[in-house]
Amino acid sequence: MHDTDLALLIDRFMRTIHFGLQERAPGFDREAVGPGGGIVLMTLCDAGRISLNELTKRVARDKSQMTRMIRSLETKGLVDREVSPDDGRVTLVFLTAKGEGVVRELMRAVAEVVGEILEPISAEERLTLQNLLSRVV
Amino acid sequence: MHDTDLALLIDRFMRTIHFGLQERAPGFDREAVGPGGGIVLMTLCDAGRISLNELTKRVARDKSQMTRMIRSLETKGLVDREVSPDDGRVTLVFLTAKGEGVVRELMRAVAEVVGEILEPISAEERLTLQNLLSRVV
DNA sequence: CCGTTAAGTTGATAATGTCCACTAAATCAG
DNA sequence: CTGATTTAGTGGACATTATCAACTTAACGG
Repeated sequence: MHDTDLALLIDRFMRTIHFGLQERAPGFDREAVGPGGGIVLMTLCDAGRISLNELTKRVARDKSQMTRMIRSLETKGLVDREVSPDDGRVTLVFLTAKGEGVVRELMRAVAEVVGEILEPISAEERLTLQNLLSRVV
Repeated sequence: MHDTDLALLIDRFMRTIHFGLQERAPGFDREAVGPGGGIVLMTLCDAGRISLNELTKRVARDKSQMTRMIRSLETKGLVDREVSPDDGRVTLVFLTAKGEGVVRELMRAVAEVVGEILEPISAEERLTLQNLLSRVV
C-alpha cells in the first residue's frame, strides 16, 4: 500500500461522515448550517473565543471564505464577534448561547455517525487512530 | 477526546494534503485536473476498468457529478469509456495512456506531500494508520 | 409483454473554493 | 515622530464542486 492510498482513504472517510450526517441528522441542518458551518461551530466550541485569523488557520480555509461564513453564522444568531481590545485589527469570534445549543446537538449527531463508522475497530484502536491523526496535523 | 474531534482531524488532514499539493505540485495541474479529477484518476489507476456506477461508489460522490467529471477527463484525453458488452446500461471507464502518465506524476506528488505530512510519525505507525483507515471505510 | 428497477445523463441551483485588490490598524526603520 | 511595511479582515469576481429532481434507455421478472 502506498502513501497515495492514504489520501484516498482520508477523502473517503470524510465523505462517509458527510453522507452519514446528511441522512441521519437532518436536525443538524435545522439552522441551515452547512457542513462548512458545522466545522466552524465545532472548532469554536473547542477553541472558545479566538480571532478570525486563528480560526481560519485551524480549519485550513481561505480568509475571505471565513469572513463570509462567520457573517452567515452571525446573521443566524449562532456566533458573535467583537473587536479585540488589544489589537484593533483582530476580531474575536465566539459562540452565542443559541450557537452552543446547536453545536451540542451537532456534536451528538457527529459522535453518533463517527461511532458507527468506527464500529469495525476496537475502542483501543480508536484511541490509536485519534492519537496518530492528532500528531500529524 | 471525543469522536467529534476525529471528524475535525480528518477534515484538517484532507485540507492539509490539498494545500500541500497546490503549492508543491503545480505540475499535477498541468492538464487542468482539479482535486476532484485527481481523486478519480487515482481511483481508476487502482481499480482498472470499472463501471461509472462502481467508480461513483468508490469515491463517494454523486452520480451526476461523476458523469460530468468523466466527460471533462475524457475531453482532456485522460480517460476513455465504452459500453459494457454484458450490460447495455453500464459504461466502463478506464485510463488512456496519456491518463496513466498524468496519474503517475500525480501519485508521485501526492506520495511526496503525504510523506511530509506523516513525518512526525514512524514508518510502523504509518502502517497502523493505513490499516485502521482501510478497515473503517 | 408490461411494470419495475438500475445506470447514466441533463438541468437548475446552492455551497465552497480561489485569487486579487483594497482598507485600516499595528509595527518597524530611520 | 514619520513614512514604509506588515498584518487582519473585507469584498468582488469567478471556477469548481455538491445536491436534488426529472428523464432516457436497458435489463429483469412476473
